[in-house]
Amino acid sequence: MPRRNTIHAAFAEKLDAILSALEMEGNLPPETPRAGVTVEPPRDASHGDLSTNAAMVLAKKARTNPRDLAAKIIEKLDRDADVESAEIAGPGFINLRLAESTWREEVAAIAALGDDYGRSDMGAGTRVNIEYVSANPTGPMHMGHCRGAVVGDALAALLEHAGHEVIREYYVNDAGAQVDTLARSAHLRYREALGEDIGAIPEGLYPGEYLRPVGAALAEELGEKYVSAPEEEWLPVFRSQAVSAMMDLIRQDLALLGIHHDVFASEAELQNAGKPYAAEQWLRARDLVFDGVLEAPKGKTLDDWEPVELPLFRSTKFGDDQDRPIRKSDGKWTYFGADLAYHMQKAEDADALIDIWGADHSGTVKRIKAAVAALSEGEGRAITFDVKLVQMVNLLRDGEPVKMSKRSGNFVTLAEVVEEVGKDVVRFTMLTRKPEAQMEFDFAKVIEQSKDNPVFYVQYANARIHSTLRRAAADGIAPSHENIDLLGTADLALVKQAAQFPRIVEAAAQAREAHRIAFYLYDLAAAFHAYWNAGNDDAAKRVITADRDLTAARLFLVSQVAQVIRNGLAILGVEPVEEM
RNA sequence: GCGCCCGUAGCUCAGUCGGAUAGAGCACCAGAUUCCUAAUCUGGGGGCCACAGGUUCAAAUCCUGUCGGGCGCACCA
Repeated sequence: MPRRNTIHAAFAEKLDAILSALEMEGNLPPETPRAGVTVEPPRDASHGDLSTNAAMVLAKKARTNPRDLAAKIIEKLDRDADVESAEIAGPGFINLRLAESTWREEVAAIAALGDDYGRSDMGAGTRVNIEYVSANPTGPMHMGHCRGAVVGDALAALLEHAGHEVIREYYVNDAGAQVDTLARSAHLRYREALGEDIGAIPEGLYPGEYLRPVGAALAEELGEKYVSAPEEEWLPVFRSQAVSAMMDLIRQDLALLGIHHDVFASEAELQNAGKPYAAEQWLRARDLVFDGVLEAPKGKTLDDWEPVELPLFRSTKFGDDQDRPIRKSDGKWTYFGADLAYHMQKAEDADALIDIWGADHSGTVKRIKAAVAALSEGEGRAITFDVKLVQMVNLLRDGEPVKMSKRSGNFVTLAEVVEEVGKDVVRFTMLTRKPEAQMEFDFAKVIEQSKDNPVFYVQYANARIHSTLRRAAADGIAPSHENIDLLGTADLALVKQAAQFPRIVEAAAQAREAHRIAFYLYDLAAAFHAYWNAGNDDAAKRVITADRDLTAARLFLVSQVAQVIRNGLAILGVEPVEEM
């Protein structure tokens, strides 16, 4: 697969070579550390195409002042054919303007790379396991799960584009008390399906209608065998059937969003395979698990609290506030005990782990990070581990909060929302805010067809380009790179925006923030709309002009802009629209 | 009481491993349509980057503290 360095990366290399040359010449001490030296586009475009802070960062080490050092660097940069001008600015920045030919070549590069433009080999050789969604298998997905699902899925795609090998994983919590509750709820629906009047669903069981078909299927398969049998006889059967049915529901819901996991890891299987026990032994051997008694929780009073000796993981050794029990007094594994083993299992097959969690789990981040740190230390192998907390989404309809009550089973399901506004709108909207900030999701606003709505703004840019291509094709004009030299300053300004894409992908992957792609696409769309609009005042600035050669070159240019939009949307999992 | 996240224009939010005069949209004001999609665009006003210290060539960004909002603090999941 073709990979190409960004223009910025290419210049970072050139600068590096220049600094080495300066060391050879004695203008810099040998092997001067270059941490902190950056080559970036300046915020203010009037400062040029690229800017470096090298002179300011290194001046002290060179025993000179930034401006003198900058002059020496500029002297060498000026010899580069790709550099049109290099000048000192402000406290010692070096601002570069690149030759127009460099930007013309970039348009051709986008065309040559096509769907691969923006891909990078940055993460080559790194296997990343990203666990997201992991909703409990007790019902269909609701909007509370949606943001984490989209954020995780987009991050997975982003990391792939940046060259990582990615495992998309879902942890199925099929071993706790709530799947027993699910089984009991299913049993009730099973009796109902066999004609029994079950009345109101008792408190503590799941009241949702979605369990009716599960009960009906169980009735059909099992007959009346378990109607009055003791619970211990039917519970395992109903549990496994109900969980399986719920996971089918969840997979359907995820498919509506275009999400498909590689691995569904079962907590029950993990426990049956003895993984938590093995983890406990491993930790005990390192004195990281001991039998101890926890203090009573502070800040709130618990009537039924009493001290008990439990096997505790020394998470305080790795920054947690208190040690955490891995087993309960009844001998069963705590959620954490199993989760700890689960992370060890994931780490067997990956260099880096990422968990996407809801913000309501923020309290458990430290202990699981402690567990992975212990594993990393014990194995003498660096395991990168990130927990991304996704904040709540407040649903609004015309500005009014949508009421939800989980207890009554009256929640807004993901399927309903996707049906109402569409997959692409849901996905893009979820990525128009950084995940750790709360967001509002207003049904009216997200489908609004105006520039307030980033989804449409970006889609519209792409549709406009395709509309233009169609129209030109009808006149017998096709995009062509033949006359790319005809592209002028205004055309190349658009190229510069499009050429940021590979760099944005790398930076977003490094920061593990997929939302940057969404914001970038908005900026690119804005640049395109502005470019387009210039044609309203001046016919010579239109894409389709009287000059067929120029038209072909501009069609080539805008079709590459469309290519970049398409590539960016692909990371977000949004389908590009060619006609609106 | 403790932990985590957040605090940037009237509103909703960006802000690149610390960089130049802090940006965008909405709203507000003034304009643009013989037009390739006006589902749009151009220009303008609007800021103590919550507050107070600190770190350094340079702080919205890093550190400490205070205030405000959210989430969480069981052997639950």
